Amino acid sequence: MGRKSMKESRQKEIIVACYKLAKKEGLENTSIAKIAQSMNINPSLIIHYFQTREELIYGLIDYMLAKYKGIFNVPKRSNKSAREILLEVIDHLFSKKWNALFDDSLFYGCFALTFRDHKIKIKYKVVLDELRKSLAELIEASVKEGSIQVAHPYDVADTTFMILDGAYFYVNLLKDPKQINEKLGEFKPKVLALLGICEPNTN
Amino acid sequence: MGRKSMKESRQKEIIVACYKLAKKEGLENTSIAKIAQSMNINPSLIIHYFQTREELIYGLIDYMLAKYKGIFNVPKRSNKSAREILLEVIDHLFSKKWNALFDDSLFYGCFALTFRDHKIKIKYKVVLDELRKSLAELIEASVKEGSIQVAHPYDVADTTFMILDGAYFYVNLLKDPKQINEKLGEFKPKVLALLGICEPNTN
DNA sequence: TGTTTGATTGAACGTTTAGTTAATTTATTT
DNA sequence: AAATAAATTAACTAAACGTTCAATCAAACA
Repeated sequence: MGRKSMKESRQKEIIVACYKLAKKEGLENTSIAKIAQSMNINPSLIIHYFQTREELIYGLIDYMLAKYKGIFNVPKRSNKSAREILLEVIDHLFSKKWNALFDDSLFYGCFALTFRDHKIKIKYKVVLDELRKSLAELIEASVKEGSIQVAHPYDVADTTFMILDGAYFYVNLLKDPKQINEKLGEFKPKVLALLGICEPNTN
Repeated sequence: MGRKSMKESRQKEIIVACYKLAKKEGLENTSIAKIAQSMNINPSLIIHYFQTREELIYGLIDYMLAKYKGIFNVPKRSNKSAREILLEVIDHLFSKKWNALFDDSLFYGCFALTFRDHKIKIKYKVVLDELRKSLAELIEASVKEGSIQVAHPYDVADTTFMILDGAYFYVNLLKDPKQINEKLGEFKPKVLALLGICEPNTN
């Protein structure tokens, strides 16, 4: 008896509002009061669903990292070869397409928290490792298929993400989207070389 | 006439105190009042030397980035060959030795600000480019010396820092110093390979 | 010595912060 | 219709925030 709980859905709504605000104004300028204002609800309601601000931030990070994992998801058609899928994924990783979907500012803002919050550090570590593993599995599938030859798939996946993370780190400091794409384009061939592929079609 | 200005030296003292505090507590928890408290001075004095908190942060970033540039400075003896110096620098870059000197937490914390503050973005960009240029010049010197063969020194320097930045990004999520050194050790040979060097002495 | 100028302080400003508590509204069940 | 439990709000607190202002103190020079 009594009223039905809206906890999960309401928490999600609050996190989404928090995400939007933090993306625009920065994490340090995103207060409970401001989130409440943007939703036209009472600040106390946010405290009601997340007991503390800290808990809300954890929720925000989970939400953000889930989005981040999405950089790996490319529409897969079952009739495609493993190699085709692999190349599509790499193409996707080195494009700024998913930039609209995902916000780097928040990603780095929360990353800074990993140094003082062990829970957050683990969250990041888990996601980064998952991504490496996913890519490694994609490489393995291509190897089994016989379409590429790679001795240590996980190593290649690891190196790929090192280059990728390093490249995006730098590229975020460029203002011109054209420059960004150029720079990213420079590094894609280096990753393909790791896979023993010498440029497919550069267009 | 009148009293001598202590502006420069006092500003420096305040920035150093700010740096220490931000390193320990995080940038978002570093207030003017707390800095003043740590120095046993009045908060107003900090405002006196930096008109606003924003100005203080700019000072902090300049100071921090100057330290960051220090990762490149390895004691150079004039009797060493260009190749020897180059290898020492790379060794230094891939060691965590300079971690005591420099704090990553603050580096990433301030990096997050680049997304909303163009001045800060430029500060970072300039330093990253300077480091790439310095490494490129070191490579060029070795090429001229005839001790290594590299077609495009700047490209190699650029790629080196991509790998380095990507590696440190990941490595910061590891807790065990041993693991950190292992991981970094994995990537040093890859950079040396770019220089056409196949492991000098791994010990 | 008196004047000038910067160093430094202390008190107060209004605003914002995260969080508490108590009351009220709303939906659901018996 | 009464009971119940969760949703939501209103009012509030205490602390912290960056900043302002006026006053005082200390050094340098005329």
